[in-house]
Amino acid sequence: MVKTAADEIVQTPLDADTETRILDAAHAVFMRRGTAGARMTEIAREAGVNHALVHYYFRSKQRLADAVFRRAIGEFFPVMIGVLASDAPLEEKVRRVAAAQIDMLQKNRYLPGYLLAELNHYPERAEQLLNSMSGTTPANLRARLFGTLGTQLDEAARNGTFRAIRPQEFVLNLVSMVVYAFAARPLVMAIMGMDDATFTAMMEERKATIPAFFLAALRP
Amino acid sequence: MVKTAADEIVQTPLDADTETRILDAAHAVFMRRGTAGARMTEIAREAGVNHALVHYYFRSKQRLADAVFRRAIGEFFPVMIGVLASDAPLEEKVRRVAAAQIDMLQKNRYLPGYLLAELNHYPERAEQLLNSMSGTTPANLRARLFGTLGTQLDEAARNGTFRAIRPQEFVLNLVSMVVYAFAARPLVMAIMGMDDATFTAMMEERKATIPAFFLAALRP
DNA sequence: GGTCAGTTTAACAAATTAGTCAAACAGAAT
DNA sequence: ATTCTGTTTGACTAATTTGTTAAACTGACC
Repeated sequence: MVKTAADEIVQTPLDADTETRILDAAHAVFMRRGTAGARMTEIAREAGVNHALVHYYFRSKQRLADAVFRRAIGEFFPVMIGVLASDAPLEEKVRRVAAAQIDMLQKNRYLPGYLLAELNHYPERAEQLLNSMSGTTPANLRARLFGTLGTQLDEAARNGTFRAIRPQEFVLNLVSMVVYAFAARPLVMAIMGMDDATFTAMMEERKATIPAFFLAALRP
Repeated sequence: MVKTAADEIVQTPLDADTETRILDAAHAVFMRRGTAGARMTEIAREAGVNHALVHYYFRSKQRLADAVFRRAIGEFFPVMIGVLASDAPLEEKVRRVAAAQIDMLQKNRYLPGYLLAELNHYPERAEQLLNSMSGTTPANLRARLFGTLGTQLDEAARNGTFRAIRPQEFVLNLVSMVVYAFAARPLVMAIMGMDDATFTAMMEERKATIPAFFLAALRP
């Protein structure tokens, strides 16, 4: 009943709270198909309930889509922000962001594709995202993301331990290298002739090779 | 007539070939909304024609979507492949890929988001993509992408002019840094507090900073 | 002027899909 | 046992959306 197709993964147990089961099913369906491509009936089927029940709990597709979007944000950003805002030394930040983010994305393969697609199709959500993120203001968030990091980078540049780089570029380059392969996963797999296992293995390797590459670029 | 909404850009002149006008309109709409979110009527409106005419020329939404997808592939890959497969020295390849790709993406801001979303929602298209790309076989394409480049990298590593790196990682890291910012454009703009002009300026800068960063990482 | 092929349109049909609602149901409290 | 509340369902509606078709139009050619 929860299992909807031969290759579908069984998700939330049937005895779990119905609302949770529906949200989990919605999460899975929205991730794979995107908001526009998702069908309320498919979500109901995947949750093992009548589709009227989905409306009973979430009223409209829009509300359900919002709930899923918020959840997706909550999975993607907090860890990374926490690491970057911490007092850990720069090398450790790089290694920890790469490892934590890759671990998370190995378990949520559709997350980057889903988030990027949603943001491209409904760019106004980018603002909503900023506000709903860790409950602070956008300005505050920027401070957390780039403040400490910027200070560390300034100091390192003065000491001559790191080549100068703006914190924005630092974060953008690092996130690019970590996230892009997952966002473009079907493309990367096809071009390199990989199967799922090979891709997973490559990304495990990249937990080490990305930080090595990245830190090498910042040698003075 | 072609202009459909206040903030819409006028596209193809009304006296252009009707089929071309429809394909251009479809291109624009599919890019912004994705295949699932696009409406045949919106395409017709944007092309300034009756929506039956869209079916007259392209039969079904699926066929039109395929035509647009093929066109998008044709815009995205050929230049990059050409540069990477060429005999230019490594440093020049890096600089030329970055510059050419960023130039192209500045003019097609929705392209990466569209392609990544389509590939995530319909992963089977990745195969189609490989085959329809430059008319060669996947194996042949891999050879063009990684063959010459691999030889150059091997030699450079032996000479001690470059740190050793596999051609696959070389390409993946480079493409990540170039493309990701465009794919995540609404997110990047929101987090960094940028407007369109600032984003464009940053990407112009990155034509130089990405190659610098990238080549610095490969110093021995 | 007439006709002929290709183009364009208005009107229509068919299917899909979000959302509603009254009735059935289940379990707890009285 | 009865009632009551929150849950679940089947049947329905309304709107949207893809696709079709016959007729109208247009310009080239005779």
